This record gives sequence, C-alpha cells and structure tokens, in this order.
Amino acid sequence: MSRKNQTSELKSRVMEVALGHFSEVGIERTNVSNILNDAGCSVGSLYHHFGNKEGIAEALFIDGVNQFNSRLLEALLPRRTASNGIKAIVTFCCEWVTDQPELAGFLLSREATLSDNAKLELRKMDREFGQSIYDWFVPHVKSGALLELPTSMYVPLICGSTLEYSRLWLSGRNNRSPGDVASILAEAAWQSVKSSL
Amino acid sequence: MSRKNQTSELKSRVMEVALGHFSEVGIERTNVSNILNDAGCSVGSLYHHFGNKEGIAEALFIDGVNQFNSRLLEALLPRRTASNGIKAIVTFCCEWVTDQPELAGFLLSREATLSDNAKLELRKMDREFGQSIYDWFVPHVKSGALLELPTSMYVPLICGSTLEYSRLWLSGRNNRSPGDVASILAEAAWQSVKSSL
DNA sequence: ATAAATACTAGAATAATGTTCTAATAAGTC
DNA sequence: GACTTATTAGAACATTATTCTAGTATTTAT
Repeated sequence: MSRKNQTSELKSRVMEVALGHFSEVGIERTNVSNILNDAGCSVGSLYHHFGNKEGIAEALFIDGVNQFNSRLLEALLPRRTASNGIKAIVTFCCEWVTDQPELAGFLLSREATLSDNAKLELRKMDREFGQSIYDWFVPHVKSGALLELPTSMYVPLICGSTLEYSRLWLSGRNNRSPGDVASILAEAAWQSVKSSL
Repeated sequence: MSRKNQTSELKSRVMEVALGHFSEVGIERTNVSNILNDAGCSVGSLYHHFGNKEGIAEALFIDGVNQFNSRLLEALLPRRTASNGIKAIVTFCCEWVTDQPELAGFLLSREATLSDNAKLELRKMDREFGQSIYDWFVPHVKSGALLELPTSMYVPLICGSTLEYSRLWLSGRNNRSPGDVASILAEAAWQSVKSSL
C-alpha cells in the first residue's frame, strides 16, 4: 500500500477510536495511551499527525460539521414550500442524530476547544453554509410565509427543540429516539416560525 | 469569626473564583493552583472541602440548579392560564441567563461530570421539581389548552429555542441578549405547544 | 538507478499538574 | 483546662500529555 493510503488509514483509525472514547467519557478523561493502543499507533505518529489530543477532537469536529452541513443542504434545497422546508430541516436533524449518536453527541457537547486555525476554517465553512441557507429562506420571508425575525433567531427557533430533545435522548434518560418523534418536533418548529397572517 | 463562618466563607470564595475560571476556559483548562492563589486557599483545605477539582464543579452545579428551579417555580406557579404560564417560563429563563451569564454558561455547558452521590442528589431535586411542574401542567392539558405529548417533550419544546439562543449569545456570536428577545421566544414557545383546537 | 529530500515512525525522557499524605494548628466540647 | 475533632499547610507523589532525538521508509529529482 502507498504511504498516502497507509497514513490516511491510520488517521481515520485514530479518529474512529478517539470518537468512541470521547463520546463515552469525554475528551479530558480519555487517555492518549488508550487511543494509541486501540488504534495501533505510536506516540510519535499521533503527535505528528494531530499535534495533540485536542487536535484529534478538532479534526472530528470539522469533519462532522462538514458532513452535517452538506447533507442538510441536500435535504433542504429541493423543498419548494416554507412548510416543507422547515419540516425537512427538523426531520433531517432527527434522523442524523439518531443514525450517528456518537458523532452527534460529540458535536452537541461542544467539548472540543478549537485552535485559532480551526476556528477560521469553521467560520469559512459556516459562511458558505449560511449563505445557501439564507438564499433558501429569503423568498419565504418576503412572501410572508415565514415570520420576519432577527437572523440569529431562526436556527434556535427551528432547531432548538430538536437539539434539546436530542441531548436528552443521547444522555440516556429517554427511550424514544429523535427519529421516533420527528413529526411532532417538525410540526412544533413550523408553528413557531410560520407567519400567522 | 467562628470557624463555621470562616469555613463557609472560604468555600464560597473558592466556588466564586472557580466559576470565573470555569466559565472562561472550561474546567479542564483551569489550573487548581490558579484557584488556590485567587481564592487564598491552601491545597489541603481545597481537597478537604471539595475532594477534587470536579468537586468544586459539582457544588456549583447543584447550587445553580437549586437556585434556578426554585426561582422558576416562583415565576410559574402563580400563573393561571396556560399561555401566561408558558410565557412566564420562557421569560424567566431569558432573564435568568441574561442576569448571570457565567453560571448559566456553566450549567448549559454540562461540563461538570457528577459523582454518583451528586447524581442521586440531583435526581431527588429533579423529582420534587418535576412534580411541582407536573401539577401545574396537568389541568391545562386536560382542559385542552395544551397539546397532549410524551412527557419528556415538554421541556425541549418550551425551552429548547431559548436554551439554544442562550448558548449562541453566551458564546459571544450575538449582541442581543435573551432578555432582549424574550417576547419573541415566549410567543414561539407558546405557538409550539398550544392546542390548535 | 542513485542520491537527496521529505514524510513518517518509534519510544524513552520530560514537564505539567492534579492529588495524596503527614504533621501541625486552631476551634469546639466536656 | 484537657481532649477531641475539624481544618490548614505544603512538600512529596503519581499520572499522563507532550517533546525530542534518532532512525526508517517513501518520494522526487537528476
């Protein structure tokens, strides 16, 4: 196998193993040595590739956000009505969390403290993503289908309930998965941002 | 001063100092030695009173939840209509977060990993609190004013948007405080749980 | 094909830092 | 006033993330 492949395989093995530990006991309480053992990686390699323990968390975080963003857009952009779009966002979130609870829990915990570089990269990703979202929203606000609100309020209003419910489910204090109650959450989100005209 | 007073003063000084550090850089990245210096406390005393660093976080967490719960009940219980009650909950949350951002951020971050003892205590508090809340809700669900939903969904639906908006504001990516947008959040919460009959 | 440069691996040594432990001190109690 | 107990003190310890130096394999250039 080429070095490139070997390397990228090692990196993803480390990330996979680390995610398991992180989501189980948190970043702080997972030992680097455990990651090394489970992933079959040497100290030198790990620090060469990731810099430090937080570097692994950082890579996981950025990967996760990227994946989430692109799939959410796939789910949202084809929708033509405000109601269908809002419900698609919520339903997608529910399914995504239910399908990959470890990654979702890791992202929602916001445990990862990002380096300045990572923050910049994330901000760039966010701008692009935000622009696509914005473009979808504008016509529906203009048409009067959606409430006109401070920009920063749409995400909390649409996704807040879902994210809070997801946290609850991920913490194990609840049997019904977000996927199971997606329709309730979707309807509630729609009620909270639809224009009452 | 009596020893009792001296002790409790030291403990609260430590907790206050620790909260400042925790909310600024997180539990993991605050050094015990910094807390000791800033609070004028010796290693021995700190470990005698709190057991370990997490013990401080635990104490802060339990105190915070206690304070939040009791004040929320004060705001909710006097309300006679479903609409007023739901809006009172949301408004209270907004004001509470806005008034004590450090404590709110610390609680919302869920950074604190609780000991089994603390979990038990918290569960007990939660049961009592939950019962009071439940008693307020039942008649409004029975009367048809509120949607009938799985019990575990009321908190996410009512508070989710507010908590998510609070996180956003606390992270500094936003100027308008939760208190500033409380009425929007309150109305949205109400729309999402009111019965549409 | 060979040499030079580069990317990567290895693990012992180091450094940072949370926690324990023993002794000393002061407050409360009888 | 003696005794018991709670508290304080900080040096010693233990854990664990990270650095560092040396060595190995893979590309790249000539």
